Amino acid sequence: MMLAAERLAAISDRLSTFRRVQADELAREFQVSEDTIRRDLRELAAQGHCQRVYGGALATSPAPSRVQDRRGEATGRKQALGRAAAANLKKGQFVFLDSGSTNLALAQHIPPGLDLTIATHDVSIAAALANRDDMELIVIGGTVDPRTGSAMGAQVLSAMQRLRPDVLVLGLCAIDAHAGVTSFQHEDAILKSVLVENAGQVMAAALNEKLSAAAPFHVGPADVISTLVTEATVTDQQVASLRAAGITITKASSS
Amino acid sequence: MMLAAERLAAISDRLSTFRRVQADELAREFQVSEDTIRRDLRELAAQGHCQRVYGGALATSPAPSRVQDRRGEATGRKQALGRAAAANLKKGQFVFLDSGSTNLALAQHIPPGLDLTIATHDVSIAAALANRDDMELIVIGGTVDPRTGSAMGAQVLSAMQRLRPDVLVLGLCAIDAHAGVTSFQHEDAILKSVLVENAGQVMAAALNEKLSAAAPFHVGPADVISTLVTEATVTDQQVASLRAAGITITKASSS
DNA sequence: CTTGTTCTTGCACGTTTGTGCGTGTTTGTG
DNA sequence: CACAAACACGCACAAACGTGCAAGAACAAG
Repeated sequence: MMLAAERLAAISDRLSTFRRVQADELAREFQVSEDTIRRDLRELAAQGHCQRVYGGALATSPAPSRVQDRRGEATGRKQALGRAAAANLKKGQFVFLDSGSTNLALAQHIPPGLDLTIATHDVSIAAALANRDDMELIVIGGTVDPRTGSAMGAQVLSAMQRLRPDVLVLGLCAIDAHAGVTSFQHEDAILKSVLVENAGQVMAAALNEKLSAAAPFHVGPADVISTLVTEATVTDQQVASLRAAGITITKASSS
Repeated sequence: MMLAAERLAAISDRLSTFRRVQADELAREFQVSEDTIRRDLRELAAQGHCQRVYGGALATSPAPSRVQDRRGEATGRKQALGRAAAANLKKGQFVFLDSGSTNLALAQHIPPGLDLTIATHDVSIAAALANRDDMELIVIGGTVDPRTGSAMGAQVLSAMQRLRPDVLVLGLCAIDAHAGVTSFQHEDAILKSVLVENAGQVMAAALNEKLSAAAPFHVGPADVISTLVTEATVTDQQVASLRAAGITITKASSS
């Protein structure tokens, strides 16, 4: 017997390769009724993964190329985290998405119709959102660092200084109540600190292993983050120490 | 079986390349009655994508379909074209990749170790090259147009004016020996003409249906293109007329 | 183990949508 | 005007759809 979540993932997979699915075909293939398939498609459409049409559904996101590479690592966990973090975005906001695969997951889970303005210097995130016509997308140009897949350099810094987003979604390398927010790259740390300065509210999402961890380059104290989304499996101890530092913690649902 | 929404997208696709469709042809091609086709055309006309005329429909001026829709059609042909075009790049060159799905295919076929510097304003192309460490990638930032999936606007134009690439790979909407190079969007045409001015050599790759075709907005005379890569199945007549205009034609291998 | 809750699934029902066909009208052409 | 092609409109039918409901599985608490 196949789990419902597996079936959902399988349909999503077919969508990203074939760009279209048909309800009756899927029903035959997975040995369930068409009603169940339609429910699945409704679910996927609500998440923005596809567009429902009479007889089936069509894929919406046109750039699954790069994503598949990273699927090996902790995709399931990052998807859950991204979905939970995306739920915090509110209609009409100006949001800056910092680089990182967790933020890519977030971008893929932004529900339709929120009418956001999104800025980013991560090219994969930009590609994932490029065809959404329910938002305005601003990409920060510059020389792309192959390690992070995002534009970096003086040009980027200068462009960032001109932006004052309502919400900054920071890509976290490591966070610790005492060491604060830290990064593995010097320039990345500089960019992040500039972003933090200009942003209204700072949100971040972090896998368990990034909590109570530290990297060589300092971005700022832990409380630059106003809202932190963690996995459902985070320990009470970690939550407590970060709460004590003044951060609001939201757990992702355990699904 | 083809979904109704797919058929609608396919018709929209044909409209944006051929600028005209004929009801009876479409009925035969999609194996439906002419009534159904007429209903589809009525639908597209209501959305402003085309103008109905006796016998079929004509495309309305600035109505290029979104890249997302375009992807399905001619991928195999575009891959072959992209591979052939990529073979023309030489070690150490500074290359500008204009937007478009054909250029995306080219980007995916750039052989390793060429040590190129690549600039682009297309986010999908940027994403495809973001993790290559055998080249320098410069992305032009700005507001992303969901129809083309690339950054556009004054910021982009200004950044482009500062670049003087050795090779410009132009994304072609339509080229004709007499009408020259034309585009479906006004701003796109302006950007292209600026790119052409600053580039050393201009290369382009085009599917058969883009040859001897014209769009509303003028980019420049046909001979701004120095090298044109065509499909293996191109007619001798088309080759001759473009050669006469002073363009070097290279056919992709028929594989 | 039993009970209660929640979630998933399939089925029945009425509704909506897409399609083809027949009829009558309009359009283009000689 | 005559005539054929293209068209609009209404009708009928099947397929796809949404919704409410009940049966069953999974799970937590007692």
